[in-house]
Order: sequence, then structure tokens, then C-alpha cells
Amino acid sequence: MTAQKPPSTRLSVNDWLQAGYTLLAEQGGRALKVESLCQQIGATRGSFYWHFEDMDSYRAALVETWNAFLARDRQSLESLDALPPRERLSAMMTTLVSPQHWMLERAMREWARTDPIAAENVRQADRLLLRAVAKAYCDYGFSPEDARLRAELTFAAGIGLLHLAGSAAQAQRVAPQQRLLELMLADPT
Amino acid sequence: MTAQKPPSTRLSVNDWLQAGYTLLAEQGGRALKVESLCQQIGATRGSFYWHFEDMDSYRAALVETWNAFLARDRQSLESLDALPPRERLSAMMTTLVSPQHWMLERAMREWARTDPIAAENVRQADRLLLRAVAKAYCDYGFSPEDARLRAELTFAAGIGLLHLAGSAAQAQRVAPQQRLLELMLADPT
DNA sequence: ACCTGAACACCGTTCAAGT
DNA sequence: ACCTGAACACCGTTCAAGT
Repeated sequence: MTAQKPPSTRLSVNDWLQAGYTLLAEQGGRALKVESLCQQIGATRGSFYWHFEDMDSYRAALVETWNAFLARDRQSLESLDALPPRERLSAMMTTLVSPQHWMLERAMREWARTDPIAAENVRQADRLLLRAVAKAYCDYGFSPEDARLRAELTFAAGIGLLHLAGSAAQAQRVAPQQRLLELMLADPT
Repeated sequence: MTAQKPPSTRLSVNDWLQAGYTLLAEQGGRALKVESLCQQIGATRGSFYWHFEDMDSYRAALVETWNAFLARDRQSLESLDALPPRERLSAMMTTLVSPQHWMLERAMREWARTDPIAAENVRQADRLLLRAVAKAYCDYGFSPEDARLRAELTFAAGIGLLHLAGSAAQAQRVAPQQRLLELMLADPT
């Protein structure tokens, strides 16, 4: 049988990553300091440097974990293929702005501006999602080119709403989301 | 007669702000360090601290200057009232994504997350722009509520495109912009 | 294997001294 | 009035020593 995890005074890599996500979501990228992490987790600097090379590789670890999380998440989006296109799009948009995601999503995109590793991971994740959304528009009946453009615009609007929402609750974003979908599904000749 | 500005080994507040904008646009918020600014401008730390209290107030000065710049810019947007709604919207969107603006716009929004002063200024600027865009949709014939919602979505999509565009040239963003406008002006009952 | 705490380096900030 | 450069404080990083 596998060993049970003890209540643990001992810390794992994952504990540190978790603490990082908390800080990132609550206070943004500039708050990600070794000392802050130590306070959050109740350990000293040396412990951090046992688990991680330095701040840069710690950030890289955060990005990779986040990316893996996202990939799983978005793969499950693609598994919505069974749904009719309209419901599929609706489900995608709801997931995109889920409250567990948007704080970190924003922090990650902020990072991506200066960190090449983060940038590559964000780009890759975006490509996956864009493809899925475009496919849905395509299945709905738009030409591939038009579907692609509508997907980009939908995606952009989603990102923009994330940024504009500030700390607003999810409920306040659902109405715009659905209205956006209606407009995007319109067929102006 | 007024004194001419000398070729100047002497530095002005504005020189430091200019250096800051350059750094912000090129390397993002984390690159805004005193030493980097000094190198950029060719002076030593003490000079910086003659003109500014500390980094925080320097950032505040950057934000205020930027905000004044934006306000002027957006007031001129409202002066487009003479144009028919559709052209007015098109002109607004073009200005919104002008290459001189988007890098700083992004940096400012990044700041706004952790700096209350920046947040307030961004909020205020957004309110002005949103009102102008909503008015245009209203003049086009949509109900006030619908106009408001379309304005928010247009705005969100604009912000999103800024973020997604990366370092792409403006030309690549014009097509999506115009297509977005077409979709937003559609009238799905 | 994992953690502590002292030590060091780097960069934000201060300040006495120069022009 | 504006700037220099030395000095100090803070936080990222290292490392010898503990369990």
C-alpha cells in the first residue's frame, strides 16, 4: 500500500507552488517574493532554496504546472464535441471565465510579456483553445475563414472581459458572455 | 522673451518620465529600476532622487502624465460627434489600438492591479471612453441598454486584441477591428 | 532528505559634498 | 538648483551546520 501523507511539518514542492498561486492571485506578480512565500508557508529562506534553484526556476515551475492544469482543462473542452455547436460555445465561454482561473490567467499573461517560457506556454494554450472555438463556429455553419475570425474576436472579448472585470463576481460576467455569443452568431451579409 | 531650453546636460522631470516610458514599453514593469533609468538617461542615482521622492511617487508621476495624455486623446474622440455613428466608431477603434498607445496601455493596466492611483486613473479613462462608444451605438439606433452592452463588448474585444496582438504590427489588427464592428452593428432580434 | 540561520550581494534610498 | 558618489537597508541567494 502507498504511504499516507503525514500532517507534515515537512514541505513539498507542491506546497510552495500552492503558496505562490495564492500570492499571485491575491497580490499580483510583484508580491512574489521569497520572504512573502516563507511567511505564507511558515518556513525560512533556506527551505525554499532546497526545493528550487532560484526565483526564476520557481516561476518556471509555476508556469509549467499552470500550463499542465490548463491543458487538461482545455482538452476536456474539446471533448464537448458531442454537444451542438451553440451549447458547446456557451460551455467553453463559461469555463474560460471561471473564477478559479481568471486571476491566474491574468497573472500568467502578465508574466508572458517578460518570461519566454511563460510566453511559449501561453501561446500554446491559446492555440489549442482558439482551434476548438473556431471548430465550433465552423460546425455552426460559418466558413472556415469566418469561423477563425469570429473565434479570434470571441477570444479577444473573453480576455478583455477578464481584464475589465476586476474583482467582480462571476455572475456579473455571465450576461455579457451570453450576449456576446448572440452577437457573434449573427450572420450579417 | 522666454529662455530657450539648452542642449542641456541638466535633466528635467520630463526627461525621467520619458526614459520610464521607454523602459516600460520595451521591457515591462519589472524593468523599471532606478539603475536602469540612470543608465538610459546617463546620470546617477542621486539625480533621480532630486527630481522624485522615491520609486512609488515616480510611478505615480508616470501614471498621472499618462492619464492626462489619454484624457486629451479621448476628449478629441468625443469631438468626433459630428461624424455619422458608424464612422465615429471606426475612428474610435483605430485610435484605441494605435501603436503609440498599446504598449503603455498594457503596462498601465498591469500596474493598475496593484497600484490604487493607477487603478483609479485607468478606471476614470475607461469610463470616459465607454460612454463615448455607448453614445455612438445609441446614435446608431440601439436602445440605451443594448448600446451600453455592445459598448462593453466592443471595449473588451479591443482590450483583448491589444493583449493578443503581442508585438504584431498595427496593420494586422485593422481587419479584425473592422470585422468586429460589422458584427457589433448586426441586429439579431 | 529537509530545514535553519548567519553571511553576502544587489539595488532602493539617503545625504553630505560639489558645481 | 541640480548633480555626484559613498553609505546604508532590504531582499535574493549561498552555505555550513543541524535533525
